[in-house]
Amino acid sequence: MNKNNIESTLKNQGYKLTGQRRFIIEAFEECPAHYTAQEIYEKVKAQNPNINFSTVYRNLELLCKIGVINKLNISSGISHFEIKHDEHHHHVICLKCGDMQSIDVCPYAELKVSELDKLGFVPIEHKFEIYGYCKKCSKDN
Amino acid sequence: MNKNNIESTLKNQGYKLTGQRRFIIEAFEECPAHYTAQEIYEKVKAQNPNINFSTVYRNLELLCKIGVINKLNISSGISHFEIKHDEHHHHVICLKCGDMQSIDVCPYAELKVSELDKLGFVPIEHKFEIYGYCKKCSKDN
DNA sequence: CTCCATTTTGCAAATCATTTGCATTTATAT
DNA sequence: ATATAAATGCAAATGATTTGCAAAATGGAG
Repeated sequence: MNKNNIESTLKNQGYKLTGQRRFIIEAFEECPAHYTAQEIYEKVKAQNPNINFSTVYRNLELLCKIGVINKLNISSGISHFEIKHDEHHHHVICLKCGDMQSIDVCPYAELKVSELDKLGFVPIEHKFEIYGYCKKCSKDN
Repeated sequence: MNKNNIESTLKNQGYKLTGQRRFIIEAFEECPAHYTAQEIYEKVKAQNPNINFSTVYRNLELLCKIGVINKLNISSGISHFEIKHDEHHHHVICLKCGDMQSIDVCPYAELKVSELDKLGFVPIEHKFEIYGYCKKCSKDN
């Protein structure tokens, strides 16, 4: 997913390409990490001081809806957003500083799903998160 | 973890055993599922109509702190609480009705953690959640 | 059993993230 | 260039969770 992909996805689905949306998409491009809405807002505000918080929120939801970013609900209770990667991955999350990093391991692939069948549950997506202390924080203390 | 365990854990750590706490603990005992704070509040209120919401919240946090219940932050954004089981387990969560069920599968056990070592990450706990549609909701629609 | 220090509660009000209503502005198809 | 539907900014609403504080309750000491 790059800027052009995202912009054409937007247009193909009948959404307008506004300046605000461009900046939001760029904010993700710049560094493909995980941001809170607040962080995106600040990044965009640096470029476009008039942008409103609710515009950012609305567009983050929109970008999720059209499937170009993911919303991550981690234990802190604050939603994080990340650009959708081709490769599916999961996260390690620091309990002290809140830093999140991606890992390439996916346990789902190897999972025996017989238990889901038993429940009659139809899986759509899954989440695997490891909480602990990152290099920096485990050293500090 | 049963009522007596929990009550003595409380006392051992210097916390008082109040009527409100008793009712909250009983609410979990009754049926060892996953509740929102709101649900616990309603269950307790049926027994003790004067109890306040913030008392429930404070005590749910306390019970987490002393390690007898777990707080689950799922994608809906509403915290759920469950009594800590001896057996470690994970959840399937319905995207439609929000229903949560436990599954016995744990992918972590079989995980090659070499990737964590590489990051210098010290794992403390982990979460594995499968989102999809429960039996009832996948039938409805 | 009574008294006291300390913890806990109820209440109301504060927070914090997120969402919404609405008038105004903007993007784009024609 | 214009019309129209979609998007934005703003302020105010929401909903979950948290907090300050005075009053009430617990549990240990006497």
